Amino acid sequence: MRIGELAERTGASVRSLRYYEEQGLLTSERSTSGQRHYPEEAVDRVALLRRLYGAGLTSRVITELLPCTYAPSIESSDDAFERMLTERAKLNAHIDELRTTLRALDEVISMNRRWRAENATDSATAS
Amino acid sequence: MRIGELAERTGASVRSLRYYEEQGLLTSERSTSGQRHYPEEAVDRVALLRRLYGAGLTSRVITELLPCTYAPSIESSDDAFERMLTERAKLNAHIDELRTTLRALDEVISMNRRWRAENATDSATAS
DNA sequence: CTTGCCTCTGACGTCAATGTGAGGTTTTAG
DNA sequence: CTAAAACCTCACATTGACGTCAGAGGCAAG
Repeated sequence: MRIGELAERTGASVRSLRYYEEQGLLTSERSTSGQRHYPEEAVDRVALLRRLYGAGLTSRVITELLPCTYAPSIESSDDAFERMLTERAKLNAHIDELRTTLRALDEVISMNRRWRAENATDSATAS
Repeated sequence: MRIGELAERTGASVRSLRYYEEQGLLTSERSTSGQRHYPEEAVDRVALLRRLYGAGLTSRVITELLPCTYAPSIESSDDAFERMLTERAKLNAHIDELRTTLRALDEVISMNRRWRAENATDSATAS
């Protein structure tokens, strides 16, 4: 498929797809005229990329993690494997952080809820 | 306390603290000479701000959410309350997304682990 | 062949949070 | 009193993942 279709099917913009390729995260075959063509799997690939981006991973980090899923090699594997575990741990920690934030937000919300209850005897009564 | 101490105690840079103030997220008393002075609570305040920033909320959104915790008013409250619930929901959804990403990453990791197991008969054997 | 849509490369624009530096004042330590 | 350290206000620079525009070519349909 061509880039437009891939964009439509993944929800990524055409610009983004070219950017991913530029970052070495996505490959494409080129037609003689230079147009990019992608296989079906590219859809999943892009989905994974978007997930990782969404998780706050940067292009550079993803670049260091994912090459091995395409062309595993002993050399790349050792480093990448370590990085993966590191990134997994970081992501896990981040999720915990977010849960803490969620609790903090809940607290703010319930503070506000209490305040509203106290002052809601009649909204027109407010100065 | 002055801005330097607040920075040190919160882990935020002096620049960031001034930025938070500029965004209306943090207030300070000024000495006659114009220097900022903060009360103890500012530490918690900044901690909360950093949490929300860390959760991906933007200044604008935080601005819309938090004023009511300082100076609650009927008018601000209604809107802000809605936004809070919305943001809470978004954060929750984001956490779910991240958990999915974590699973995806786990999958990549275990793929890699299997690959390593297969090809680890002897690392020197590799071409 | 031409009209219309898709694609190409390349380069500059954007946005948000923060870094950084200039140029000047204030506070603190000796 | 004086020098260092901290602070002040601009204001421009940076980074990352894109948006967007320009100028040019590719490709199916009428």
